[in-house]
Amino acid sequence: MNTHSIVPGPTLDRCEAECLHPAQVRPLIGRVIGREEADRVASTFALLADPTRARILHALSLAEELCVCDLALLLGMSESAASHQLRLLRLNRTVDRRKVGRVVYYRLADQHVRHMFADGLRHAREEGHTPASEAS
Amino acid sequence: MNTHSIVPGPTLDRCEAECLHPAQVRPLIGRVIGREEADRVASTFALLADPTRARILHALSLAEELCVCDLALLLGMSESAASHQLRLLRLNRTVDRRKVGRVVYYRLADQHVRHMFADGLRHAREEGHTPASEAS
DNA sequence: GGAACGATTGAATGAGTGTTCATCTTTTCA
DNA sequence: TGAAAAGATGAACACTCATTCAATCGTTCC
Repeated sequence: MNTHSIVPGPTLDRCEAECLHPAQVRPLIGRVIGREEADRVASTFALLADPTRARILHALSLAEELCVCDLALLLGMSESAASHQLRLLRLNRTVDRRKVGRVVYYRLADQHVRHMFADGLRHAREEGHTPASEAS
Repeated sequence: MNTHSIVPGPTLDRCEAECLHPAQVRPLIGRVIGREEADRVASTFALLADPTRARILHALSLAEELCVCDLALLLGMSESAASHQLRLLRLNRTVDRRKVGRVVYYRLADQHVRHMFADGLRHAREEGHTPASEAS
């Protein structure tokens, strides 16, 4: 079967009929995460997959609490851009905010994300990480 | 200082002059990850921030080794789309491939990514995860 | 040799998104 | 009361990127 087709979902029948290795694939049917769960996982990682948000989260993991003004100055970005990203992080319950007068202080709300970010940073630092050039 | 400005990099002078809380910000200058490193971290997470790649990586973490044909059937996607994503993962040294005749077998190459993916999956499963609705 | 097949690749399309600019809200202070 | 500041927000723009479609490469089998 070449290139593209209708691409229906996997069934045991289709597996037996079309798989190159039915014995390998059969036990996997129904065990691989579905599209909805994959969307949630991807959204989780997408929060960390932007350089600006990564720097914001790193700064907040170092400082415990920062206002938008100081955060923007520290990262060398506009307050507008910072506010937009902080809003996104806030809607995903990754940061919390505390208003004092006209100043708004942000802090990390999610220890899970803190942990995941630390993992990603360690990973990025360990490898030589040369995204280009062939391997095989 | 309102909204947007030239947004130069942070310096001790600018911190003292313009920060709302210089004492908070001063010790952070130079400690927050820079733009290049943030790019690398973001790229690392971006690999996992796509539902299709997430499902591919999950399938490979369950199966140890799969050919493109079976993988596409198992995930209900076209072989072309699978091949495109596998190429991206390969260039980032996340998967390895092994050619046998005209069949190409892919497997996870990076235990780090396997670990990070497991974390993200756990995170996405634990929380109620309602990305919408206000908090504050 | 030629047909069938697994896999790859390039161009094109469409959706998603990060930043900028302008505007607006809220609070503070003179 | 009015101006200035901190922050938020919406529209617009540019850019990235995942998928599709079509074509191609390399291998196997008749």
